[in-house]
Amino acid sequence: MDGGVKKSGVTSSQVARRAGVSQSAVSRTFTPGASISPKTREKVMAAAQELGYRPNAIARSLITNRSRIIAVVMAYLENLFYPDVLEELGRLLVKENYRLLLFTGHMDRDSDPVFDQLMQYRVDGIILASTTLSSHLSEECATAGIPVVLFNRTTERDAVSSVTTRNREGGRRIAEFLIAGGHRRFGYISGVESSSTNRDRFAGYREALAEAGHDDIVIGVGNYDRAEAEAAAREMFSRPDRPDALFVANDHMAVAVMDVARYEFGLSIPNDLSIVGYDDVGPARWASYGITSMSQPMKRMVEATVNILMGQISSGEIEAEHRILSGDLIVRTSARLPKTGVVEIDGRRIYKPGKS
Amino acid sequence: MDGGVKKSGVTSSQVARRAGVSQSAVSRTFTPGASISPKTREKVMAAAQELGYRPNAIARSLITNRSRIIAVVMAYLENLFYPDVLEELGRLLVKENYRLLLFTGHMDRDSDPVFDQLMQYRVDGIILASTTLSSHLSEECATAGIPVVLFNRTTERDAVSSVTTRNREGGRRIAEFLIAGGHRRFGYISGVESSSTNRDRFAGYREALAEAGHDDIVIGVGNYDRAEAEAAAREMFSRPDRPDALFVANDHMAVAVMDVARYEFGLSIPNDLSIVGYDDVGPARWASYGITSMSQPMKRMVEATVNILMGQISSGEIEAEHRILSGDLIVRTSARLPKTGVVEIDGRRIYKPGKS
DNA sequence: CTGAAAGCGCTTACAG
DNA sequence: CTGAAAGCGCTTACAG
Repeated sequence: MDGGVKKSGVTSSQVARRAGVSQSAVSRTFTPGASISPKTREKVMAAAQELGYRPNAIARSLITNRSRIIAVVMAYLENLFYPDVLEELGRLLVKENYRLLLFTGHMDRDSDPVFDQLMQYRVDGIILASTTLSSHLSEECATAGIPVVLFNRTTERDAVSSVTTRNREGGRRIAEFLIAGGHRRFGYISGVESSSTNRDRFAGYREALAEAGHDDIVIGVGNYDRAEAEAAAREMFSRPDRPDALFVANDHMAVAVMDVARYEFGLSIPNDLSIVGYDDVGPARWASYGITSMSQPMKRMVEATVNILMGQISSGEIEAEHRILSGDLIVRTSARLPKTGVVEIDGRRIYKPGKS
Repeated sequence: MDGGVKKSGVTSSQVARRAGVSQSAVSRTFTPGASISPKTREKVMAAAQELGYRPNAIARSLITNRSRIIAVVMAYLENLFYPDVLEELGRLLVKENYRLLLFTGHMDRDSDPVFDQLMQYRVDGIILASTTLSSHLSEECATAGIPVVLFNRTTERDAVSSVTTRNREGGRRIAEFLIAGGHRRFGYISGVESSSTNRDRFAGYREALAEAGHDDIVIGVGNYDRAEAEAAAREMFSRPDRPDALFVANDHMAVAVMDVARYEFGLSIPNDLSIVGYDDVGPARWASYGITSMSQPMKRMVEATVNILMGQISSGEIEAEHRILSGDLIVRTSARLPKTGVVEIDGRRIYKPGKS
């Protein structure tokens, strides 16, 4: 099926011949830190320029056993949080002289074809965003000496490195905020129920509500998906005991839920219903939404991810590392305000209970 | 700086020894269509399984002169149109057994470092979305036998393949729609002024307006950027001759412009101002916006792109090909309706002048 | 600093 | 169908 002929490009031997030096000299010229005299280098560079030579990264990888490629697996890109992450990852990886091989879709089952491809390309590291690895696959990576970092997700056994934020505290903070705002009936629209982010956010929310004597939470399942969140919202808003305070597990869904509330049920936000989201992603900030949201410090999360990877690649030590960052509850207009605790810092309004 | 040791993985020779066959036999087992007896294959497969062998794609590339990697360059991902494209590209490329190497950022200048990397990895094809290549660089690709496809953009000289939609007709259609809607003062917020999409959309819009006797168009520059579009909108809405019909060059900006109109200027849409966008991307469909927009058939565009690439890779013929698709003017609530011409097809409302 | 040589892990004529 | 051998384009001891 591949009948075509790709011209095979200029090689180091051709450059060597042209420059009147050995092939090794050409190689050294393009290897930072290699021992080469200025004069030889100059001859080589001239010949390379004339011929349009570029070292073949594939051949280099074969020798060095380093591809300088990082695989990034993202389950989906509809949620703008992830494109933002991807762009930042690209920026940082390029700075470290690494390339980014992108896979979309999940990696849940064992012996996934996507996983096979990662291994075949001998990637130097793997970043998994919004998805996790089976314990079997992560073991295989460890055996192969390939560092893996989970982004915005963890596994129970802590066996694989991860970068997350304090989701449980975030859930608590949201509950405290809504309680302080004088709400009485609390609702939750969940993400993917088995995900660590969802479990932690909900656990914190429920705990703090329970401590304040609120044991009944109206729950809908959104699976981090717009359509499912909308369906869950419709059902929830049709109930006689419709909540007046609703925590939606991320902004991607919160935006959709807000539209359902306003345009399908005619609810006034935040008068009839307060909505709080998570991530502080683009649309949450748009004037039409103004969603009060727990932020995740995306740039610092990406930085930590690249950091862990680079550290493990250069040290060869693959020990699970867990970086846990903190966000803030960014206060906008989608939820009723408590009397105290909202402060302004650097032009952003933030909820810090105990302060006023 | 790379002190680490990556275990070098199981090789075909190791599998061969274990299976009691030659290394060639192992290779043939993993080469579809190669001549190998079922018995040998079975022995090899068993040994491979035990050892956890996976063919080294890097080594294979070196021989076959095919990396099975396609480079995708996307200038930015903030506009959800592009993440959508990326996800669809990933789906299609994986189906063709290709990998996707992602680069974000522009490729405008000659001898770009990003371009160097593409060449060093000997990618089999390049897709450029929302950015173009200098003529010098595209020549170099042609020389190297690497097919390039511009996605949603063209160059003047037609020298490099492209997939676009009829942007000029789209601009015309929008003008016709707004004229038929009885508007009197027309505005335009542009994309990147040098881009072919922007030029074509505006050219069609202006032509059709001129034909109807409307020669004055109030123009703002948005550069396909939210913040710039907002600034342009503010200036435009402050003018005494504020338009009552506004074409914003894509939905990504239209959403922002709409928020400025409603929340900063208290304009009622579409009563005070009609807004039409382009792309028919996610947020345009959200209830808070409901933007009337020229659609671009994203999936078919991606399909055409992959198609061109696969054709050129397998034939070895790199002749510029241009696929031009059509979209529809999807009618929602952000613009006043004409008396006739809006029809409903498959549950979507579309403007087809001449029909009712 | 430099060159000759070995070798990375494969594919692919070639001969049997 | 099978194996021995050459070779893809590099890096990297090794010896000078």
